[in-house]
Amino acid sequence: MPELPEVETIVRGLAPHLPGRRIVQVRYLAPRAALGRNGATEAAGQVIQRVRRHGKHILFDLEHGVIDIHLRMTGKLLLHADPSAYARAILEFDNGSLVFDDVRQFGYLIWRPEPPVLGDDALGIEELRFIELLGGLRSRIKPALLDQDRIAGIGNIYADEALFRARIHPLAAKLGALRLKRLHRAVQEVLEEAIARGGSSISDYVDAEGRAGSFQEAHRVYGRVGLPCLTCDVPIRRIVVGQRGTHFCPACQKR
DNA sequence: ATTACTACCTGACAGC
DNA sequence: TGCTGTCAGGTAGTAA
Repeated sequence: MPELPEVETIVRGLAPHLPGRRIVQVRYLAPRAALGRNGATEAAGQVIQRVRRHGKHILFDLEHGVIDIHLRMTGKLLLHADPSAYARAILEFDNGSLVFDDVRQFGYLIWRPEPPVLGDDALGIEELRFIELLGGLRSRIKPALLDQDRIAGIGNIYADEALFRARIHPLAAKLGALRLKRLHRAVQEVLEEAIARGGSSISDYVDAEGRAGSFQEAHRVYGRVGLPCLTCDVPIRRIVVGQRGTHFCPACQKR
C-alpha cells in the first residue's frame, strides 16, 4: 500500500513525537513481523535519535543500530491507537507506544546493526543521476522504475502517474535523455504533489494519526480504467506489466 | 540481463 | 446466502 509519499507522510507525523524517547520493549504479536529474527533484545533500552525515510523504509536511528520498518501492502504505524485485531508488533516507550498494524502480514519491523542498502531515494534525486540510473538499460521502463535497488520509493501508483505525466508508454525501453528528463520532472512533481496532499488512500492507508490522504482524487490514470483521459478523452487502458496492473492512456503515451 | 511464475496473507467485490 | 474467481500502494526466490 504505502509508497514514498505515504511513508513520507507517516514519518513527518512521527518525527515530532519519537526522537528522544526510550524504547522499553518491542513486543511482537505475530512472528512474521520479526522476519524470522528478533531485534527486541538489541532495541530495548535504547533512545531513538532520529526518524527518517529511505525509499519505502521507515528508519529509527538508535544509539546502536536501527529499527527498519517496511509496511509492504497493508502496514500501518499508529501513534494514538489501541492495538487492533491485526496488530503485529508494539513499540513500548516509557510513556506511550507505537502500534504496527498489518492485515496481510507482509510487512516487518526489525532491528538491524546497519540501515538496509537501497537505491538512491526517488525524492530529490538529481536529474543527471536519474538519467545515469535509467539510461542504457534494455528493460521496459515501468519495471525499472519499480526496482528499489535502482531508485527507491516509487511504487505502482506513482510509476503509472509519472509515466502518464511524462507521456511515456509503460512498455517503452531504451529511453533517451530527452524522455528521461521529462520522466525525472514528472516523478518529482507527482511525489511532491502527493506528499502535499498526505498521500493516496485507496483502501487501507492512513498516517500515524490515523488520517487518510487525498491524492487519490488527483490520480490521472491509476484506477481509472475505461474512464476518459483527462487530456484527450480517450479511455484509459489497463494492461499487466511485470505482473502489476498498469494504467495508461493509449493516445497520450505512445510506444 | 531480463522476464515469468509462485509465494507470502487477508479482505473486498463482482458474478453466478 | 453462499461460493468462486480476481484484484490489491510489495518484494523474494527460482526458473527459463
